[in-house]
Amino acid sequence: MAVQTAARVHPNRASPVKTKGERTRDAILDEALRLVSKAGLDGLTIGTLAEATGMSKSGLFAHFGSRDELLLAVLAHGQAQFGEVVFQPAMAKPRGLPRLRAMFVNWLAWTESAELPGGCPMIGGAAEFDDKPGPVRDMLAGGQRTWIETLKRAVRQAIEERQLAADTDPEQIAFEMFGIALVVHHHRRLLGYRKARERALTALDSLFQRHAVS
Amino acid sequence: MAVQTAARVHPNRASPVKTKGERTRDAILDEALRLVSKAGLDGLTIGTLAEATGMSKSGLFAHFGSRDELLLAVLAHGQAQFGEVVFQPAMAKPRGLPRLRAMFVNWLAWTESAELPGGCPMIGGAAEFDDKPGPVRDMLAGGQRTWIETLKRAVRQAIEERQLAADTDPEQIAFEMFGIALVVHHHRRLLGYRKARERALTALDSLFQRHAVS
DNA sequence: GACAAATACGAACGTTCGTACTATTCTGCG
DNA sequence: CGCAGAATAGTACGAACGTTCGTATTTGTC
Repeated sequence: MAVQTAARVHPNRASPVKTKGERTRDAILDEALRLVSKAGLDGLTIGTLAEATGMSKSGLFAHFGSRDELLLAVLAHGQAQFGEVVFQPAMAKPRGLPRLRAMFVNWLAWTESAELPGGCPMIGGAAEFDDKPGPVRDMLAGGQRTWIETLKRAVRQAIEERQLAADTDPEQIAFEMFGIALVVHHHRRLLGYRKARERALTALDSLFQRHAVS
Repeated sequence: MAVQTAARVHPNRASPVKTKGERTRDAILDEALRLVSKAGLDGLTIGTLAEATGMSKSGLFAHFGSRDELLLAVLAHGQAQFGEVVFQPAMAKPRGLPRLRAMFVNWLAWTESAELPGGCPMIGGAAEFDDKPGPVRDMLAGGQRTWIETLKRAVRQAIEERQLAADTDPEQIAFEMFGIALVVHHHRRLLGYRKARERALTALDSLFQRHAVS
């Protein structure tokens, strides 16, 4: 019943050589991510995206099969970029606090990235879809749960490295870090609050210091 | 040019006796606030609101004159309720930390209120409109700035009462409190995180304790 | 260079959006 | 009660939405 619009010849082999369709699809998703950043997931429309990419509505549409599939593809694209920009560079840092801190700093930089003029699409999408059950919400929630687990793991390693006190609760740290990231996003975008980054680093350091080994 | 659709006979006198139109207008706004909570400001549509209130689209529309005016009215309604539910009860508490803490606790209760099944409309609206300049964004930003100033004032009073250290930065405290409130909203709504309230109070207490007088 | 498949286009669909007009019903005061 | 004005309903509109379909163009392979 469902038409395999963009079926590959070798669907199980991820080839580095991209076909024409895959290349335009990537270009569409890049542009879509930018639009979602500014207008939100709900604000992403086939027509505006087609205009932004210089394609026809139907030509663009054929790449995804439905608007829902488009949204899921955009989110997957965003999460992949998040991994490359935020997670992977942090993994190059030493285990423990340096890595945890890098995760946070990269996270802030990501939300302020020039390629995302409207801020993090996942944070924006979370506010839009938190009351709309379905695959989009599930993908958002899954991504953020994964990120929280990643933060918690880094906290545990900092405890192992004796950089944080043994009785530190990793989940509490991840919770509070998430809050700081959210308020940076909120204050900077809505209020144009310039001191957000500095205040966030202050909050982070005092959070770490409070759980430092005595 | 602009039609005074819902003009009062005595526009400068706020009478406790409400005319029929004012009563239905209030009822519309109550329902609208509920819908905005779930679907967001962008998701509030004249058609669905008319259906939810049992009115015709045109009959409802006449109360506001345009959709933008409707949105502004809904936000004003929400901010007024916020003042009644969050701010005013806190003012009954003693100056300083008790009042500041009450503000926070009431704030959390507000975002979880049964009358707002989709969470705080202002937090949701902030994410939607942070990249859309205009009167709606201005009203949102104004309301949140006012709230931040209120929090800062309460912190200053706590310093005066010698409950917080003299070198405490009120803006930093308000910033971090806002972050905790945001992450509660986020984790509870998107992730169904049940421990959010408990974790938030833990974070708040440790924030206060860190700035306690030594 | 031919030929099948992949890709893109243009036009049209049914629906819903916000809004404008006109007509009808209701409310409250003299 | 009666009547002016407020309040609500009805109808219609142009635009934009997601989607479908048939056709044209482009791509990659033999």
